[in-house]
Amino acid sequence: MAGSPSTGRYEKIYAVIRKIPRGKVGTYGQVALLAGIPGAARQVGYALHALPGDGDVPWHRVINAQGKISPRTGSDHDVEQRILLESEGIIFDQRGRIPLDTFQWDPLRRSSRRTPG
DNA sequence: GCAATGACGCTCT
DNA sequence: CAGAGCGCCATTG
Repeated sequence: MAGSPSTGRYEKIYAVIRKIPRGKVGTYGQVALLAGIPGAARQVGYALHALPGDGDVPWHRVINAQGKISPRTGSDHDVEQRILLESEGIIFDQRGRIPLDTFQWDPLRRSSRRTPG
């Protein structure tokens, strides 16, 4: 627990992202909320920035609330993300946006398992 | 402890 | 729906 040197609160963020099912996408705010730090959507993005390419965290499933890929600085990984998402079965709008109404991850549904009631 | 940075979110037009 | 501006919070130096 508190013995995480570099990661810090990021561990909680990574844990939430890893829970995102394939074919779905989550927003920074959503991840931050589930991570226990609502309002700190920026830190979620910052945490992903520190993610290694060998990590088991599906960072490509994390996008902004606008359903678009953020134009991060000094990297072309933004293109890679779109390719990965399309590979997951997610489609993009003509403007490069994703219909969150259909692809946004819903932690309550967990896997479209029956109706929550 | 203070100041600066950052893969964002929300509201208004 | 799309575009622009301000605010929020956590991490780092």
